[in-house]
Amino acid sequence: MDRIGDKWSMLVLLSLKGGPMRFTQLRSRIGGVTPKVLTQTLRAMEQDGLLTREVFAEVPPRVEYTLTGLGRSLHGPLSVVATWAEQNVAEILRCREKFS
Amino acid sequence: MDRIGDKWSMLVLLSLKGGPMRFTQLRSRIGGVTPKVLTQTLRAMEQDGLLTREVFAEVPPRVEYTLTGLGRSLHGPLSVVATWAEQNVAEILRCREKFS
DNA sequence: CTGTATCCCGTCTGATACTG
DNA sequence: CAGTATCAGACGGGATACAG
Repeated sequence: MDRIGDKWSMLVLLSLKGGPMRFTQLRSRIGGVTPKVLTQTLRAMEQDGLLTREVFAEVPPRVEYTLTGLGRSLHGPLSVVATWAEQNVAEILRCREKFS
Repeated sequence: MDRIGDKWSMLVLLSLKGGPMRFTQLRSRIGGVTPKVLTQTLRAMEQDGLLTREVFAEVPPRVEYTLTGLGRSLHGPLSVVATWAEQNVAEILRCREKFS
């Protein structure tokens, strides 16, 4: 939770589920994230072994981000939580209205 | 994740699994949390419908916190994530060492 | 006992501009 | 294209003291 509970890590994880992606591709897929923050997020996830960063020495430069086995293995557990959230978000919102 | 990904919510959830608890009881069980922050945490969880706060008009005052059905229903999904974390924490730590 | 009131600091996140 | 540099705001969390 400490590692993927931030604002963007989970969206990166979901975006990369379909296969490797490049920096800009990832950025537009997610939407609303600045390059600085996306870089921070990706580097942290790389350090945790959730994804790999591969640089191709080309012109123009190309960098691909790919989920590791560890990263892919997170999808199962997270989807369990996601399912719970989807099933209960309505009740939670209803509950919060009472306090407004 | 937005709601229970903070520093203390999950510990509250786990602590209350065994049944209702009072403020101070909860505080010493968790350990290291100041009254202000614990109050913030509990109020947020109450608003989300994860627990109820019941005040008893006694001397000395008594307040009990109890998990709702919604709160209890979170244990399953979270334990799935917890299991994943326990099984993979070693590999994650090993990975982080490479970058140090 | 169960909190509230203040003050404070570090971190997260973002806007904007710039670079190899 | 894929970032880095810089500045700044908002927020979570903590220390301490006080109150009903």
